[in-house]
Amino acid sequence: MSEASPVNRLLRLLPPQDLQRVWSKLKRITLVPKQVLLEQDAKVGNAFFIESGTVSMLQTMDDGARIEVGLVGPEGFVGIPLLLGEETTAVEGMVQVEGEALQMPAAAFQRLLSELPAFAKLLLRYTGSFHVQVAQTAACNGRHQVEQRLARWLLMTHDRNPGDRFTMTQEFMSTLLGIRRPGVTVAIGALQRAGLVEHSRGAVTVVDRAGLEAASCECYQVVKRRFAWLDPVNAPKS
Amino acid sequence: MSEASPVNRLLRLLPPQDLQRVWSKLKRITLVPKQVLLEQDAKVGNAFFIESGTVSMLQTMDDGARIEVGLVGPEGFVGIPLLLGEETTAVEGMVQVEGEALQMPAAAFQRLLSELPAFAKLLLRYTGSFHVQVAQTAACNGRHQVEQRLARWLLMTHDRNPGDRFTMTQEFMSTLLGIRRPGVTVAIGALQRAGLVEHSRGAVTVVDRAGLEAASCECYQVVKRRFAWLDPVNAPKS
DNA sequence: AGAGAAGCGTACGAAACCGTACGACTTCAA
DNA sequence: TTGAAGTCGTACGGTTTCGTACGCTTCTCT
Repeated sequence: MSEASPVNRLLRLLPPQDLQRVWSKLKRITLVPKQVLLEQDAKVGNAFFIESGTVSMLQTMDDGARIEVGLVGPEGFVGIPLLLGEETTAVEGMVQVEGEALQMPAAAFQRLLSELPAFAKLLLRYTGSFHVQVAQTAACNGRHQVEQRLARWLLMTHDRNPGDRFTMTQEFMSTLLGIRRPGVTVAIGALQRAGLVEHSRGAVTVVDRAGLEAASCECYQVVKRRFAWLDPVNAPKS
Repeated sequence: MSEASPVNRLLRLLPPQDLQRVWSKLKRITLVPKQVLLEQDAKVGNAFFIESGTVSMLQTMDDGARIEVGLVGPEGFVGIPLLLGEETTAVEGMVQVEGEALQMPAAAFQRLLSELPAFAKLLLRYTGSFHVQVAQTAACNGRHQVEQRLARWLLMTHDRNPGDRFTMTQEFMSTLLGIRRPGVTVAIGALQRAGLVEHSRGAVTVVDRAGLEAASCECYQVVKRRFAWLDPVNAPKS
């Protein structure tokens, strides 16, 4: 890993000299589905800049129920608690779609934050956008229906991953959305009948992206706009 | 306002010399219920350190529906977007319970942030705790029932305000919880029958705080623990 | 090839919550 | 004093979602 050529949007937005310093502390790792990057109520040992794939930020309830409160892909990083000066995290970070990440130990991360103002500023801005995503999810969970929320979730995943087909069981999706598994069957069936997606055992394929956007709630667009400053200029998906 | 003697927890945790510098830029204002401190999608002109009363952070949907995603009282401040380097806010800040705040113009706020590391560090840590509150609300809205959520909300309000009686219509509470107004009537009626609260026209009174905690979901405790570092040592309520 | 596990489709009653409407009571201003 | 507006209790049918169960298909392992 001698040459600094990240895919991650945050790293790409760093001034070149800063990137070199950051790069020297990064180690490339593979992200395997269901792998836990951030363990709930545990010390945060590393920050992760996502290169490909996606990571779900989850809240776990006392009864063991889980629900996704945010989603991180190559536009962002996992490790906000480190940035904000918290030792432990209340939110779990679990790999949702396989990929790669660049990992940095907490100590190096915090040192670089204090030495490179542009680095800190960038990550803080991302934190602001992510915060909006979580807030919108709170509102969405309270007011919108399963089918809309599923459509939104598929779009968010589609934005962060190449291709249109995602390996993913209904059981897994139901956990992230905080609903019953048969609820996913019904909702995804409705989307398929409308010609927006296709699904088979253990996978979903986005067929009609524009239609999916129409079927989702406004929450998708609201959050997307908040992340627009991170978009590659010449790579609007779809 | 010559002597620096704030009630606000964040300001009280500042080193004395920093507090003096911060204090000189603060102006005391009155908070009137329904007053908007942060307008959605508008520039953030000021930061507000709450001295008394509470402010609700709200998300507004396209159909005009609103729902609360976070709550700020004398333990915190309003203006996280300024801290994170965002120009506009996606979340509205509206006064929920009357009180006072110390207001600081955005420019002064940002200058002090860069000049006083302890100030910035403190506010970042608060941001982390608040972020957990929003994430927990997202999970709570997705999985918990109205009665539990109402109990939780009453407890959060109780924590942040003196006394046990809060002037507040059911209509207003229904907006914050994102439910129908009659839904509040029913839920609050159940809590009253259980002897946990009493309510009359335009007001609710907390009667049995411990009982209310038992009736609320775990979300209350989870968030409270995250804010424990801000608590006055000798003032645990009830 | 066969057995077991995983994943999915479907069904059914129950519960939660919605949208809406209406009447009663209180408060407030004319 | 009287009307109007605000607030609350209650009711009703309808919708969404739940919890659960069952059976089918596909995959995996031996």
